[in-house]
Amino acid sequence: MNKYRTHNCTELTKKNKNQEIILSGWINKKRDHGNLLFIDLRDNYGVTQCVIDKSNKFFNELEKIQLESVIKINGKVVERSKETINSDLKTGEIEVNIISFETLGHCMELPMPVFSDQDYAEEIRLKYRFLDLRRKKIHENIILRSKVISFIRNKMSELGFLEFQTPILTSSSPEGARDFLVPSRLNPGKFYALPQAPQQFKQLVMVSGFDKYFQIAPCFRDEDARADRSPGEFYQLDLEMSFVEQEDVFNVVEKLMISLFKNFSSKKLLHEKFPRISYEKVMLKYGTDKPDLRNPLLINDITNIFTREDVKFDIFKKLVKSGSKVRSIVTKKTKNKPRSFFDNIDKWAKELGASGLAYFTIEKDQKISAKGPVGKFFSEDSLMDIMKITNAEVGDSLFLACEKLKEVEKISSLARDKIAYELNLIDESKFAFCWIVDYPMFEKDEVTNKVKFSHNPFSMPQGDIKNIDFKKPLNIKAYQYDIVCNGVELSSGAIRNHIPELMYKLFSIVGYDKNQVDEKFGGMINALSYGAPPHGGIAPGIDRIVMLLAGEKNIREVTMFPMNQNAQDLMMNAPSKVSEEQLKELNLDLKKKK
RNA sequence: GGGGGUGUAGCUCAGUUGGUUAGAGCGAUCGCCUGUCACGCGAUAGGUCGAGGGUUCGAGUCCCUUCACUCCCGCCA
Repeated sequence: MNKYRTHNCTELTKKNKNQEIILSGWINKKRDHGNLLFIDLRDNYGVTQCVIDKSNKFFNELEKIQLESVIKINGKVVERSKETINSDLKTGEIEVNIISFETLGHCMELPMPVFSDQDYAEEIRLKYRFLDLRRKKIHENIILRSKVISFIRNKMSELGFLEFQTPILTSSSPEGARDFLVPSRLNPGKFYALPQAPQQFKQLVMVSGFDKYFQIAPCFRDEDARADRSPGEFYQLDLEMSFVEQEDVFNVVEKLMISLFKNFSSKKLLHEKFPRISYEKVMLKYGTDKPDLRNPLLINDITNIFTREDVKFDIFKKLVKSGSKVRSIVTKKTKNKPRSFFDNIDKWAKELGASGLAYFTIEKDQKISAKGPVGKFFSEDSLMDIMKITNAEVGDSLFLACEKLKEVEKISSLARDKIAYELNLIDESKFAFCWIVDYPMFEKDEVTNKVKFSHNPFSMPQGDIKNIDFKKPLNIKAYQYDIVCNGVELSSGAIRNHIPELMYKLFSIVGYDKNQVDEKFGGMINALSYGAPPHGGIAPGIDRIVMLLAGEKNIREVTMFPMNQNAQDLMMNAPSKVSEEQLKELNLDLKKKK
């Protein structure tokens, strides 16, 4: 028999009545009646109420013991009387009469309460993460994360994928995010980089003939944090498949996501077949490439309306003439909304740095007319056209934004979220997945005006490979795709370019000659030159998936030991200084701070 | 790198127009209490009001600088 416990803290029921048992766990809560003491004993599995009274020689010692100390209790299971049953506890029909106890791990005075639903400052939670993790909500989140990862592993194996590990110490790559660098002792002056993703390795796995690969892969990017982005490291379900087209990848991921989300959440999926939306369309209709499809509002382009003679809205007309676009959002049946509703959204837009949102409501007496501060500028005819383009009806309202393309996309996208939130249009009980497809291969850098890769340089361009018009690179689309759920970008993926000649050609467009490509991606190109299969894949973010399933808005709520916003681990005190000897071994000198 | 928010007891927070000795709940310590499950009752301890400077007869409160945490922008193929 195990010396610490015969049962865990959720197991005992009426069936164990009169048994002598041993429990070990943390003291969750004490209720001291002076001559009678209740102790809620907690472990990973649950809580059991234990009782002791003054007649027991251990009473005084137990009365004084700190909360969150770890103790072992020898006791007898007794059935509770009807009035004292606690239906909130799985073990609420019984309690344990303490015979003796032993302290296994003493707890000092707590810097933060463990038994409490209160929110605490992030700083103290991270410093005492081991205490924070004892708390119910986050404890359950971490267990969920473990179960999700197991489920994914099983499902991927079931689907015929093999799990491999790829190197953690690898080489820095010139594209993408900032690298974490690790100095090499044996090669002075040279550095490893931690992988931003196992991108090149997984392609090499395909070239090596393994057909289907996956990995719960740690990824390292030295970029600034956000609520949904850990600084430093995060995990992807990295996967890659040979001899596939885009739809084959989609099929695998849809199967996985549907079973995963059905299994771990009671929320319903809005679409069982995830909609495919082209990049071009998503930017027009949603203003972003990570649209929240739970939000029914759509954006429409009505720029042309402002070239008409019978529209007198001169501010917009002038802006349109100089290249600005006008985008609108229709809100249904909002004609009775108070003026303040519209003005507040206009004010909100201005606070974000936009020039504001014009608005009017469509009404009908004898004629169709627009009501609102700018309504008078629109003729009946122009309103009919607007209604045609936007599917607006009498009684609906329109918000109008007029900015340069990038800005109008941005503000209309934010306004879409804001207005839906104000009108309570988001159905929180749903998951809405979609694929964003047909990304452009290249884009123009706004600062340098040079053509650059818009996403992954290793993606396969669309169309007949032999007849691609490289003179118009901005027209080339790629087999590049994103999967999005509830406005959260879960991952990017692509069908890869496995043809070295085509790779050189595409790199030449962004200004790399053959030698430079060989130097930067020699390993990759070389491998592709020895018989590479067509292949493609994707890498959904594990942390974000768990966030969605747990209903959390912050990635640290589903990460066991996260770093803070400044990429510091407050518990382990990382990063930290190293000794002179260590620096010397690595051939490093530190610049003296001023 | 830039913008917003926050910072008062171990924890969560209140603190009016600048005005006497900075408060509450939880926690801690001590005492009372045999059926609680957020047990109850009483007492005690606990404060560089994030730090530094300034204005003022007087600063938790006003001004300046700075630090920490957090959210956002940039960044994240």
